[in-house]
Amino acid sequence: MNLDHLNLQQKEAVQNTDGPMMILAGAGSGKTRTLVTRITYLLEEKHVSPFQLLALTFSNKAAKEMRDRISRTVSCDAGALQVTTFHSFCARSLRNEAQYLGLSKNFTIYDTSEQKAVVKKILSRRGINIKEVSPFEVMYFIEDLKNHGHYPDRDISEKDYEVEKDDPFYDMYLEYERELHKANATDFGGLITAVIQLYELFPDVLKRYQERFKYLLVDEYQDTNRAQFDLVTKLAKLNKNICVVGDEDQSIYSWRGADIRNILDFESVYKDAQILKLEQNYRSSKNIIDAAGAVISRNTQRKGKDMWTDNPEGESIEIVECHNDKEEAQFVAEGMKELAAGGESYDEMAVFYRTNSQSRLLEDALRTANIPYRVIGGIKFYERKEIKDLLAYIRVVVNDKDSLAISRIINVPARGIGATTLRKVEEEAVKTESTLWEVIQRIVDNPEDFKHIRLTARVKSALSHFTQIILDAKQANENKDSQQDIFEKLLHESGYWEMLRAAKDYESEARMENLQELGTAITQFEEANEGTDLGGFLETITLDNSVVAEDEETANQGEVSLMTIHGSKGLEFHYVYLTGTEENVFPSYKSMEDGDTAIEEERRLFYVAMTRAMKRLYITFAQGRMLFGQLRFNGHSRFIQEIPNKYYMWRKLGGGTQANTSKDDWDDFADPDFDEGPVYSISTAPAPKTAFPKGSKVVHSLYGEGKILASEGPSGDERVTIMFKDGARKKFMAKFAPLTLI
DNA sequence: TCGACGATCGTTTTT
DNA sequence: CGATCGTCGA
Repeated sequence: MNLDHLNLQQKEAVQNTDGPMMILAGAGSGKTRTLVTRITYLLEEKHVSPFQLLALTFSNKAAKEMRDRISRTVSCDAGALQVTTFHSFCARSLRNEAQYLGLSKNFTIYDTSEQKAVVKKILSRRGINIKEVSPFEVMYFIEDLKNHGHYPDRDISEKDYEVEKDDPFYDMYLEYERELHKANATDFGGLITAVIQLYELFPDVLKRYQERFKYLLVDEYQDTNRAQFDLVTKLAKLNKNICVVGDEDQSIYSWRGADIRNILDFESVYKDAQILKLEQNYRSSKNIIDAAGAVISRNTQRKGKDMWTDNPEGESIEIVECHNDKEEAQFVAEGMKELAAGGESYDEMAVFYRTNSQSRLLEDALRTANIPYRVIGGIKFYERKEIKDLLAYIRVVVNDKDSLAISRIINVPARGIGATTLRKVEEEAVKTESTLWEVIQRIVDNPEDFKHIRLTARVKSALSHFTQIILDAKQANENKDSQQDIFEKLLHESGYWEMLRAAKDYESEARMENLQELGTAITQFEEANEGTDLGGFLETITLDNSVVAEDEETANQGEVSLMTIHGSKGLEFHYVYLTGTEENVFPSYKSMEDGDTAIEEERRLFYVAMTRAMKRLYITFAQGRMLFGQLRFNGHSRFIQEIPNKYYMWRKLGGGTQANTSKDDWDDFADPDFDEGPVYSISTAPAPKTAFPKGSKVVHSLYGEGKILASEGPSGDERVTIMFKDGARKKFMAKFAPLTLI
């Protein structure tokens, strides 16, 4: 097999197929090329069966890219090859092994908003006002447990995390898990932990998987959480052929559970691991690589790589100081116009920002300048109300235990089953330990048994109508009718379509279009996946929203791309504008409150942004910016400071004149070589952590003794949430409240 | 049951 | 500033 297209390290990464290996692949180092070649090598040179290979990634985007490139490279049949995300691998395993964990294989996967609904229900059941405890706090608590691989009753004596089982939230977690189980449902995190549970409780099942997958590969390793690490470690235990690929400098999802220890500790877990570094960059100019390298070298939480390149030195980075945010947007638009006039294509240009809300002004400026653009990210198709409603209908058809879905659509469109009726039915369900669906059916079949809950004839007939809609669709689904037909049937028989049509307003029309698009997506899915049913469609749509998202292939025809830096990971552009590089914006004010670890993550984000640029990089900031309805003067980002000034040109805009094209102004207050760290520190003081840390006990002169549940905001100005002995939860501004630590 | 009004509070987002 | 959420009144 010809490996001439690879450099030395890449070849090693391909040929050392056995035993544990970690590849630290820097930005633009030909990572995917290497991985694909490695897989090809395993199949064609080592004659490993595609059936024995498992490649896991974090995102669908990466899985898809790898799959596409493998199918173009590998000559033998790669059909049995599993290149997939952690979540869909787990979902598939769980459907196959559902009986072990008391699920049935048509289980539903709850997304964030459904999780929130469950949490809200639990809170209200306990009489806790959501102003005292935000559902998100509880969700975060639950998520955190799952990110660490926790499940109820797990033996954690040998695990590297701790669980406070007397935390009031833990009890809510248990209730949450019971609630999901009753609904034959799980959530994203639960997919992973359920498989861990499966492996831990049923060693023979684990053994089956271990024996099957002789070679494991994990891409986007820096984004994996502890649970995923646990999962892979278990799978790899028998054959030890595990190859992980990642870049600790591009780890930007730690706030979502990604654990950098997975990289930093790999060697201590796998003592004989080979560590390879891919340090040659094929993407960017030397100037950009060196500048980015200087910035990231300030991080302490890293293995350390020295990226280098054979590419030409290229142009200086341009740092552009704008008067305000509007001028910044205008500068971007004008610059792009000029580039285009010079023959450059718009799809080689991108604008990055830290937060989605910053796209507004940029969009305005581009629109005014008649520059075609597309915004990546933003509002998701599948989060739209009408889509969620119809999906809820489908969910009930697939899994009638999904009471959450029933209560969502039982009165949408309004059919006279109001809140009171729903409450009565729910109470009845709790009393008889049944699901909502069972109770509703019983009411419809034997109304005389339900005299005690006093339903009017009208309500009863409405319930009967509702069950008929669902039963018809269930029947059709069992008959293997086409999914498209079932969808159409639900859409019309439920009265949903008619409701929108009757409304005759602009918004309803848009909703109707979206529903048609959903119909198209179902048809497409059906054509692409023979032999699946509606359940298959539901799973795909929850685990991979890109099914219906704009068809990205066709979309990018000479348009400028706008996205958050998070959204830019894995992409590259000739011309990059990195905007809003101001303190409090980037790094975000939130990260500035959270201390060094958070700042290091922001720095990685800055590094990711820089290394997307191939030819030219503009870094812009505004002296003044409208933020939260107020004009703020934040000063430029500390990260600008961290770029040695030989790599950039400083430009100050103002009154339309380009007053200064040299870096002289800058030199007045910046150290020329930045050898000794930042010269002036804009940072908040080295974060003396809050005087009221989570978990500490306090006395309030009015309410008595309590425990700190949360503390947010900078020290001296923090707001604390306290749970008092009598069970009350209250929030205070710490500096005003009569609090004493004990 | 819906809509009007006011209070609140502001990252990043993938699965 | 502006989106979102909850409350309250008709």
